[in-house]
Amino acid sequence: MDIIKKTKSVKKILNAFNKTDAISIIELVDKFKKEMNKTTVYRVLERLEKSNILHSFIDQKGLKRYAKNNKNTSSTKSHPHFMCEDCGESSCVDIDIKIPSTPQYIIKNSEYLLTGQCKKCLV
Amino acid sequence: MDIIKKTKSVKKILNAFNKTDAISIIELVDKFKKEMNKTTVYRVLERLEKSNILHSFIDQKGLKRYAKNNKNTSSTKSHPHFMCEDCGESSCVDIDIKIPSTPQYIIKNSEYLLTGQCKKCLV
DNA sequence: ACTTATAATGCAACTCAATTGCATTTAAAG
DNA sequence: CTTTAAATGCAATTGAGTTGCATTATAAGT
Repeated sequence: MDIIKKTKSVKKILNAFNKTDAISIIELVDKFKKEMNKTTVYRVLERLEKSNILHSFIDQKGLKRYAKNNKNTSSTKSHPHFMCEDCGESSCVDIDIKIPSTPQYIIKNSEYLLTGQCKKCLV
Repeated sequence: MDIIKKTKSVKKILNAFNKTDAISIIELVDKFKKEMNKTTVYRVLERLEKSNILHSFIDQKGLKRYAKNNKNTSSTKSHPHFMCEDCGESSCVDIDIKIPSTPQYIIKNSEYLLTGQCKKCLV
């Protein structure tokens, strides 16, 4: 048995990540409000994260967002997330960040959030 | 007239930042629950941020935290925030972060969250 | 293909941080 | 003092996220 059942909900939600990079849960709940319960959206995303298919982070507004993991190892590595202040679209930034080292702390995880304007909104 | 009135609430809340670095709103609401309304806490913090005395960020749990600005200019600059997974205490990390530049985005703001263990919790 | 165990879903109720409206109080300018 | 705009308290509300439980659907084994 697989770690995750390929239900209709799973397929639909996974499919949404083909168009957009990082999506907030609320966007997904709204997008699929006629097709599935919001609890299902939350739980499918949880499972997809546990299965290492998606990763999540909290954006500057405190909303949880998910994005696909790349197949190569670098996906697990620390990379920044960008959100456009104008159109609201967010995405993973393909840069490896070297976690700063300090004598004061042992750093285990990091989350780097960037905001500004994306190309599309700079006309 | 000053940009902010020095009320009892303002003084008490500001005083809390002498002991701890970065404090979540809920901690402050709880700390002052017998002395002021939670709405007051929220609004005092808002004013202190607008007055450039405090700055805020959203931590990994999605909770809003505030910390004092330093008097020198570097305070406004981008610096990481650290939170200890064990004791929950969080603080500003005194490192200047050079914001990564990409051709894809114009980056205007950044927020870098680090988690791990602090010295006190590493016995 | 059929049965069965268990994973997944729907629904309603709930938690908890944060916000809002409005009446009342208080700080500080004149 | 007096005045007035800023600040506060209180109650109700919003909105994201969670939980319990009954029902349904997936996929493994026969």
